[in-house]
Amino acid sequence: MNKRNATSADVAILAGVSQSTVSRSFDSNSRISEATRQRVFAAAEQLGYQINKAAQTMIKQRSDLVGLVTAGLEDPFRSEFLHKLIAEVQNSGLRPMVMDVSNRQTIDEELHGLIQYQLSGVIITSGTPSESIGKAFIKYGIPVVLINRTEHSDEADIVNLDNESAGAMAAEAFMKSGKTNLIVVRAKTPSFSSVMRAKGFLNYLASHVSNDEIQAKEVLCESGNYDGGYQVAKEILASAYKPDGVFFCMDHIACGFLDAAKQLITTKDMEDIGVIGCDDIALARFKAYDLTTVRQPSDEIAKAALQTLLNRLKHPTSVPTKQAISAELVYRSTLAKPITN
Amino acid sequence: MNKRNATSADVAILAGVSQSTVSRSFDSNSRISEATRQRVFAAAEQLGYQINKAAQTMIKQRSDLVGLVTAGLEDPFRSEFLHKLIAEVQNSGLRPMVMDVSNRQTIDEELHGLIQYQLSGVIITSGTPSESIGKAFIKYGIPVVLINRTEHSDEADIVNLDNESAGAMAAEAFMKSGKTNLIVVRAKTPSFSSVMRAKGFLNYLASHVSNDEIQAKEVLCESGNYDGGYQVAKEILASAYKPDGVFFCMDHIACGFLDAAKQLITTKDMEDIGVIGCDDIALARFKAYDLTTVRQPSDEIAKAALQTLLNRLKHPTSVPTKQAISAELVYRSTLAKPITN
DNA sequence: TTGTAAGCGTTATCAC
DNA sequence: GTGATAACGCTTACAA
Repeated sequence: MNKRNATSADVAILAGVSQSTVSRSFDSNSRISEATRQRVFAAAEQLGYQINKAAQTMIKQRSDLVGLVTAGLEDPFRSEFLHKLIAEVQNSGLRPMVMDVSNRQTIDEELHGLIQYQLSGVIITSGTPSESIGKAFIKYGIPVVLINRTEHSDEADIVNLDNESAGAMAAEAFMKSGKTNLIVVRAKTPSFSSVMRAKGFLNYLASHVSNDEIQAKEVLCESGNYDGGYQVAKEILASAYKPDGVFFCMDHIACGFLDAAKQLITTKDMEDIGVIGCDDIALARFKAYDLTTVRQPSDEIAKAALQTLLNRLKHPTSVPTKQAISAELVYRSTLAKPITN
Repeated sequence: MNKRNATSADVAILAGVSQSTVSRSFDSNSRISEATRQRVFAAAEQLGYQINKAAQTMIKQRSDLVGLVTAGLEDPFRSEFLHKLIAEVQNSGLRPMVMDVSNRQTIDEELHGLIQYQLSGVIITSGTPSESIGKAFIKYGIPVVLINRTEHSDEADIVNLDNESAGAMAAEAFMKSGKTNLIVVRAKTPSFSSVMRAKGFLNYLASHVSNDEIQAKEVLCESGNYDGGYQVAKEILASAYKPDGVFFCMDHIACGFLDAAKQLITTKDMEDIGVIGCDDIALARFKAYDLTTVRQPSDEIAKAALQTLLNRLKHPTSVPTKQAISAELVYRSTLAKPITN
């Protein structure tokens, strides 16, 4: 193969210009005569020249690399969301560097590994364990965007789903459908998103509960996934408290519940129980579930996160922002849209 | 924040040694007195020093960055596989840089974007569009590992699932269960894996077919996903050819089929039809499907891919390798394990 | 508009 | 075992 990749110096010689002229030719902001630029491009093309990002990073003090810190990719929402983030990073002309911190043992080591690459920024998504993981980056002057996390950082930008409203939307939908015995299910291990969703759900209902208009209670399942929902179904359906509306803080849990319910009770009985999920993962749209859910607009959130990061790169010293993206109720067959006039 | 991150020169001053000694202290191969090394480490710790990878890359001519080129992350197998690859890359002390080339428009641009980062290697997974995408990297002296792709490259290492055997396993399982009217389903748009699986399936059956012992035919569905399976169910179940065994080249398609079947025919009738998927995605283990499938050992494949890459980095000029990883039949409820003696 | 030259922070090659 | 010193390939004043 090649002995050595072409450098700007090689291009300069071939084009008959100085090395710095080559460099300028690839910088759209530099004013350079169109003639020489074309000559440089031709030479570059001929040699297969590509800018060496390592050298560029050294001098510019930024790599255009964005760290995407995540965990628990077996969770379909997180996985789907990561893909959206990756796409957005690419669209912004940056490069994604994924770091999965599921393995708590090696977090520190991995973290420093990331810092060494002179990241332009880091996006930390929900599910990532340590609360203070962002601090480490900020300490090294790397901008941080937190997504759906509990921290009240005054140094990092924050993008959240409006989780409380999401929960309230589910509650409102049940009320509109005339449901009276409600349950909200979340995983035993608290996560920021789930806790806030459950809180929003119960808060919305609080006044109706004190009226004795309806009943509402919270149920915790073992794990925040399909199996958790599958297991909790027995508890919910066998108990004396007969729910007619169940809100799951994650779609995935709802799907497990629905599958278990099919075996535990008749289709007829199931029809009377409204089910709402949250997130709107791909699975929720499957015919097997066709789950009514509170959609988390992950495209929007990913876009917002990147826009936030780009703004910060432009204005490094501006005041950190905090935004909440609205959820949206999507009616499917597990809770029919009530007829309105 | 910090004005500037600490450099090895800063550490050198604080530790009272030369800059090169600092550098050596962080290289486990350099022989250095334990005393000075500890002194350097202490100083480094105090200053929060981290090696600057950009500078290191310049001199070492390698970045420890591995490009993961993929496409179609909405396909659950690809998505799950990418996560495994990411984990393996991290385990190897390297950093993953994901490139999603789903958007055909920008492939070339993106590709060059990757090359600029002086990647240590690139892993190209199935589903990636252009056949010659690996060539570009090889041209720049970047080692390439191809996974489950059709190319017969003599410059890149190749790791494949033994797709033909996978298909044969499904066929064998149907034969053992006494099934006689078989179908293999794959997506209309040919992909290397699917075509080979279907081929392996039909080849295994060929002799039995010419005996008139059994019948076997291939059916194409519109798309290689859940919806494709959902749609093709009508065609399969309504036709005069009554299958008692259907092999789907991807689990995802099988799941769509199963959901549609529940609405089209009785549970009783469905019991007579054996269904086998391929890949063993997370969904296949869901109670709703509990799909018998030919497992693609994605952990093993990811491990093999990385081991291959590491070997190549050690021995850049060795002859390219080609390995096939074996599949494994996993019995679940859509085709019961036949009783053997 | 273009060329010259000074870094950016490492590692590698020599001496000592 | 340790310290000078020369690269690595780029961007960016400063000069012309």
